[in-house]
Amino acid sequence: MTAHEQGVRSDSVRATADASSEQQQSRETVEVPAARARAREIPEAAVARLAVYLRVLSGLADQEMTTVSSEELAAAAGVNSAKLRKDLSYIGSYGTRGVGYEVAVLIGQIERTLGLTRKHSVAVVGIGNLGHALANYGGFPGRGFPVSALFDLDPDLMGVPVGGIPVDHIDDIVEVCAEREVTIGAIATPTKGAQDVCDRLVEAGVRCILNFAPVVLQVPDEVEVRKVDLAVEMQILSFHVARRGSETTEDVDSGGAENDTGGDVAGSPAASRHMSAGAAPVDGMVVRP
Amino acid sequence: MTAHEQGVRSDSVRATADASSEQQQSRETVEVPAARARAREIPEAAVARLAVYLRVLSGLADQEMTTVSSEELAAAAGVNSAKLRKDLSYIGSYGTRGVGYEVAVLIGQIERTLGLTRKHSVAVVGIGNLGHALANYGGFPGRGFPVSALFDLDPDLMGVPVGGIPVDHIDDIVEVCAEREVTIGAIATPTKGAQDVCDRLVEAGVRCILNFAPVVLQVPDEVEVRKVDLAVEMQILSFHVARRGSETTEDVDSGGAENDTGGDVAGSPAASRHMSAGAAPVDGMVVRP
DNA sequence: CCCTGTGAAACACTTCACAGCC
DNA sequence: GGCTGTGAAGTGTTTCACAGGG
Repeated sequence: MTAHEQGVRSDSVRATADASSEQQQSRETVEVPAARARAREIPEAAVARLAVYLRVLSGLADQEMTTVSSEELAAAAGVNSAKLRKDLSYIGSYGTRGVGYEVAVLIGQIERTLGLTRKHSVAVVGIGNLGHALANYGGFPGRGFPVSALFDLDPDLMGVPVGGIPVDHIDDIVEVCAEREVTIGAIATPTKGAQDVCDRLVEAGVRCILNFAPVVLQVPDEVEVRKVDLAVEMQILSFHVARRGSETTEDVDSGGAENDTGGDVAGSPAASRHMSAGAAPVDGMVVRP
Repeated sequence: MTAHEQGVRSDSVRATADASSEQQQSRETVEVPAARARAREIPEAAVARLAVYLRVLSGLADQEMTTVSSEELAAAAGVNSAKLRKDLSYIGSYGTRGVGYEVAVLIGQIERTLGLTRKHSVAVVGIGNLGHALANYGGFPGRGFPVSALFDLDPDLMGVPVGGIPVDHIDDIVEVCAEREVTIGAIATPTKGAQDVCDRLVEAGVRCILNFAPVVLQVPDEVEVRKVDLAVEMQILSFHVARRGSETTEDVDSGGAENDTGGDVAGSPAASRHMSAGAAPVDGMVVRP
């Protein structure tokens, strides 16, 4: 799922929004030689699971377990064993037939594959509730991702240490990030400031962005963006609930007009306090016309 | 990859019976046209994107835009137009050839499909930094997902209003959730308490869970779990950085993997790949209760 | 023409099932 | 016998490209 896909034009700067420059290739099959050439590629889906296996393995290591079978590891990770073996096969053959895998070896190999042998300094932009949570996340469950810079707009926060690191002003993103060699930027600002922050991070040389703001960021091709969108997650859950209710064919029209829409007035007015850059809000979503 | 396979194994038995990879479809009516036959099935991947389209559409509506073409909407959502049209076709034909889609109509149809015409009360468990962020999300994404219950273990928090709602004790999850008709539970507790909290939510009748704790929850088949794991997201980013840096991996022999990661398929110029099967998963984060 | 809707082809990911080694 | 590693089959998703309505 999720979903990610940020297509974009690489115009150095944002926006343009449309610029629909789709180029259609015309007739004749175009052919994509690429297909097979993809030799040693690890499927994107497998990469995501490797990270999960790593965490499970760390837990096993803590329990002094030294070896584990694909069946056990798979159960703990919530996937089926064939898939797990296939995933592990992408990084090499480190198991022993008839026995299983050595926990320590597997941990080392997965870390190497994921590039965790290297340190990745993280910068968090937008120190609201979510930003605080990120900053305090501290080292992280698998060490390797120290948060080394925090940014916000609120003058009252400047210099204030959060999770041990003083907050800097957003205007200093470029220099501070360059100086501290930040490689990953986490955007936890409100929607409106996200693209601007993103542009600055890119300008500072950050090529990996974790975006919590509910907006599709426009970035150059060399920048990798992963989005974490709570509203989307909830809506997906909503879809499944709805579907479950009427498993019987014939959906259309789930029931008269059950609308309650109007209600909700209460919403939560108080909500937006002055947290300069609050957590990533999610908007969008309206209720029937 | 949604979290479908979380938890419980259920196969383990099977094998011979139908395993006969043979074509069992023989003519005869009924049976196994499964894949195809399943009428109104909307691909999981498409559901995740519909939520994104919905948000973009809301933004267009706010700008008083009344119609939009697949090209425009696709660009704004970061996907290619063919995919967008295909996605929309799963929910019906609401466009006008030669013109485009009417924003208001599309919004209504997507909301209906995602089951947003119904209200989903959310319960947040674990009121640490993340829990606060979730509670303050305000009415949440716009409206539609009101947070109606908060839980924690800390005695000092009992009764304290966060985002307008008083915190209750975790021991009261079952009764409070049942009473307030909670349909979605968000677990923002530390790892160790997550499974227990999950069990209580399930006991309370909650069938949709959004899990922020870095642990694989075990749940009955009828419960849908989506995981948001920050560590996993960061590790995926790390993988891409590593890969980018040295196109030449030295691991187990590398062949000439050739090619940059970016390039990607011909066809559309912009648009990066990415998207594993699941939607955007995300990760964990622990906050203390 | 412009733009949607969609079958069909291409590609990606998952599952099966079994050969091979301990 | 138990378990890994992997070709091959199966299933899901994306892209192509074009029919057809306005």
